[in-house]
Amino acid sequence: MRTRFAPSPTGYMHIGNLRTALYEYLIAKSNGGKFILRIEDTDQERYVEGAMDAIFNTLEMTGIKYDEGPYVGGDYGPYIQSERLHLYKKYAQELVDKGEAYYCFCTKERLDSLKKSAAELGDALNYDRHCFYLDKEEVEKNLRNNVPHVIRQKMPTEGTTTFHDVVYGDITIENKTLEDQVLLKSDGYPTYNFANVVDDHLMKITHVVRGNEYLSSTPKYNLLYSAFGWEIPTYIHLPPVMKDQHTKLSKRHGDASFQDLVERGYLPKAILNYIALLGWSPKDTEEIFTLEELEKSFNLDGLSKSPAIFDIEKLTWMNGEHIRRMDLDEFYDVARPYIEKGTNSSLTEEQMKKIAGLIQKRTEVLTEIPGKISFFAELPDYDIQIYVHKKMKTDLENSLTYLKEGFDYLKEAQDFTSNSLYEGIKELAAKLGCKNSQILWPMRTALSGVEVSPGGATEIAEILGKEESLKRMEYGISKLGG
RNA sequence: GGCCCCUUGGUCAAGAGGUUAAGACACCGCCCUUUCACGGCGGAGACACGAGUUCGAUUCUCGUAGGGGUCACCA
Repeated sequence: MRTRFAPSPTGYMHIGNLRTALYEYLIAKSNGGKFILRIEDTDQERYVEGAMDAIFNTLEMTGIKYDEGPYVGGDYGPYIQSERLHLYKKYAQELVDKGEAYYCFCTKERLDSLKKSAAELGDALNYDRHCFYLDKEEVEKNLRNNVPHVIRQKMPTEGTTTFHDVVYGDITIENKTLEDQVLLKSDGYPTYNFANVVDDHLMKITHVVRGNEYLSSTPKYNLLYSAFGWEIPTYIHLPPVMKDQHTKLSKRHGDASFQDLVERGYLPKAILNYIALLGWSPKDTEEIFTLEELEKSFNLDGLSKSPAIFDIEKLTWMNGEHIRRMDLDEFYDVARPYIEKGTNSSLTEEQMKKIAGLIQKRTEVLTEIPGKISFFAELPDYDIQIYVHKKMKTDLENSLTYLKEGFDYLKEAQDFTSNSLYEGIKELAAKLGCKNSQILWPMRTALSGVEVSPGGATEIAEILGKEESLKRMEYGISKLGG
């Protein structure tokens, strides 16, 4: 089994594209097959500098490895279409010789006017097949004079064409709705319609996987395969990934690309996991998968045929899920830049690692880290009203009292670790006859200066260290008028 | 507009004639708890509509409606 991902380098890699690549990869890999990358750069006008690198980088970051493709090579190269021009020319000529295609010298003006009148008449077809009726001498004369021309495929005018698609089943269309499509453009480049057939055949692609926008042109490709006498591949068309009920997710509408999501704090593996589930569902109810696990579980009949809306909230949850499943070192590796950013790189390695431990279960997207932990580096200016907490049974008055008690305790504490401090404070509360929270809440507040913090009073104290903790406690006491 | 395709809670989705119509996100409540998270338990919430086939349709058929795609020298 051989599948291919055939993007055109016209911009950045968007989510729908990436999902197609993923499925193509998974379909091949779950069957022990090969996954091929082919660049479809046959539109010179839409070519975007750097777009090819975006494709390579994205595949690299996600771990989707191709067995054959640009740079890595393979037995069926080159894998960039602009380097295969001679092939398309040769095969187009073959079709002309067989009478399956013909030269067309029509000008753009003539084509435009045909299109206009067809639109007015409500005709399905635009082209009137004018050049098909040119006699041989005239064609040759035009060719000799270098009159610009294209090569068109001659479509049958009656009958129907049926093809089978793995997800959509049998689809039949009437041949008379098919236009004599252009195979070779006047600039010598093939159209997608032609190049994909030639290349898929030459590269021995067994399963053609692509978006379902190609569903309606697939009969044309089959006609091409038959004209050549080539074997028709298995088709697997995929429903689109939507932004909402009405519009597809696309870079054009400013929707997030893979790269954008990574910059927003999403892990490549979580993105991959999430999009795998947009249009495919596993046999059981497990939803968290690594790429390797997907390779094992993937199966064709889990593919669905209706569009799926991209839900950033679920991706966010899933990202958190992947974060929680990392071991601390792995998490620290990805979180460290964000911790440094939030603390201006003012903390020690040891402190940062402890912070990582505190925030791992509280992080869904990496970019939320800096804001959550900046108080470790610098005590923010805070309103003393946050000492008042109904559920903790604290008010301004008892906060001051217990803060002083807490301060005295911390000052004498020998073992400045969270557990030890926590035990000590519990004893203190028992001795004072108050609730644990009546000491801990004011302490947490004084130590952090924020209403909500990752970690409680003693965890923060441990990271801050004795000196800084006492300083902050003192400041809190003075703020409360003590 | 012609042709093709799609339609289960707000979202992702399982189910393919007889089910209390799974599960997940989000939402709500409770529990756990040194705040917040995490975790645990529970709740609310769906078969687009109309015919037909059938003892019985979410499931099959046909219509209707809604949505999408496609009709390029773009892919």
